Amino acid sequence: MDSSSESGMCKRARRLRSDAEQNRDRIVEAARKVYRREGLSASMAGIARAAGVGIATLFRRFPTRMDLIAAVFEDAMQRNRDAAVAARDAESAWEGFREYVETVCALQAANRGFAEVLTMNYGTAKVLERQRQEAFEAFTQLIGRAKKEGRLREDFSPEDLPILLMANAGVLGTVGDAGAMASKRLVGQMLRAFSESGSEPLPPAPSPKELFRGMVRQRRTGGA
Amino acid sequence: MDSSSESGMCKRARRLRSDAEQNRDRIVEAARKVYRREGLSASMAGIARAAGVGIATLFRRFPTRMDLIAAVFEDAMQRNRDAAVAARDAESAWEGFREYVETVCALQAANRGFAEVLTMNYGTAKVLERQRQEAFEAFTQLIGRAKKEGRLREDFSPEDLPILLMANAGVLGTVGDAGAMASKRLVGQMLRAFSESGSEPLPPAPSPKELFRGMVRQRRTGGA
DNA sequence: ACACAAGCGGATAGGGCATTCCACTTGGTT
DNA sequence: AACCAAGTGGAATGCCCTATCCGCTTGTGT
Repeated sequence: MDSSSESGMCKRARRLRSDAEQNRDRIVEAARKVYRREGLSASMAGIARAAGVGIATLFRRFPTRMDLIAAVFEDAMQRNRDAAVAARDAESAWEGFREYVETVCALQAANRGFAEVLTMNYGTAKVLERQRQEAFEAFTQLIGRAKKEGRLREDFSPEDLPILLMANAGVLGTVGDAGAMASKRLVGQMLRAFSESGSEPLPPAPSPKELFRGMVRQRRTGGA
Repeated sequence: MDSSSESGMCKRARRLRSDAEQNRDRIVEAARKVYRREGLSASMAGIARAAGVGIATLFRRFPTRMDLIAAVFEDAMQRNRDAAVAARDAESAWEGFREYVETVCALQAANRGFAEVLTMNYGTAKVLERQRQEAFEAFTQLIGRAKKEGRLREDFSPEDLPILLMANAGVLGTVGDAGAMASKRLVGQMLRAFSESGSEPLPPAPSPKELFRGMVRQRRTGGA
């Protein structure tokens, strides 16, 4: 309630009452599960239901949807940042690059919400934005190394990564079961395009049946 | 059944009353515009409003959303099919391949609804499904030619096209203004991966600012 | 000109969602 | 034990959507 200027940092002004703290955790946990499956457009009401708390409790703790998203994905974004930093310092720049790209895209495949968080610019969510920025900077340095190594094409641009992440999210969001397979295939193709030699191995393509069957169940468009 | 063989159009048992026909056209036109901008999840109510007809009129003419989508995109899908056939018969298979891929992806960029129609399997919409099938078959034949030419990699799979279309739709759906640019970049990278030589030229990458600014305005996730 | 089926659009039912409000409970401090 | 601010859940509000119903209007064949 009082937005008294506390400590500048975005910490919780007063410590929550123990039961409230517990509820908060339940909400975040429930949201984590729901977002993973349904993506970020999951309804607040549904999350409250899944958490077993009243809707008011959710809104009191997380006034905007972004507050909740930030709370849920802060640690995943941190892990992403750490992965980027580790890749930057990897022995072989190209191997670090390849593995980082594959890892991030696999994380997207495993978590629909995370896939969307990665391809979203939330000016409001300072934490997430900083983490993204840090990951991006580490990645940019990695690019320099990999080009010097002669394994990454000179015309690769840092922006190719977010583009790939958006593309990957698109594939994953469209195709259902075979999503991971289609995603791997896409990433394989892209890595080929990025590599100087172009000799990267390619994961197998999904069968037409898998692919097209997955395409059926679109989100809300499936009216009768 | 009815002896009225009338025009080539197979459907509509009885001819519509003239004013109804006009309304139908207005609806389809309005839907075309709305779908282009908003994608297939646009609301029926909104389309009726845009068309200046009552909701009931829309539902009477197009009982399900798919009926409307099919009516709107039938000709675009036909043009797509024709493009695929033309590519199949092109002098240079690789050039046909490249141009077809670029064309389809550019159409996606110009029309959000079409981007979604292309990456959707509507078992119910026979017309669209048949057109997709025909395009796909022509494309598959084209692949054979291009591989024989030695310009397309042997491990390219027909399923790589739908995957690319989904990926492209993902990029376009995420980024706003710079969508066309990011899309071109993606397609350029993919064509590189597809080509045996890997020497395809690459369109310029969008600037970080363009890219990230576009990422802001997500659909319904923009709460406060 | 007239009858009437075809067509029309507003009203309405029914549902989901975000968000606010409020009367009631409860943890923690004294 | 008693107090009360912090916390709670559910009801209420308001919006938008899909889908159907129904009394009125209009094109068209005779």
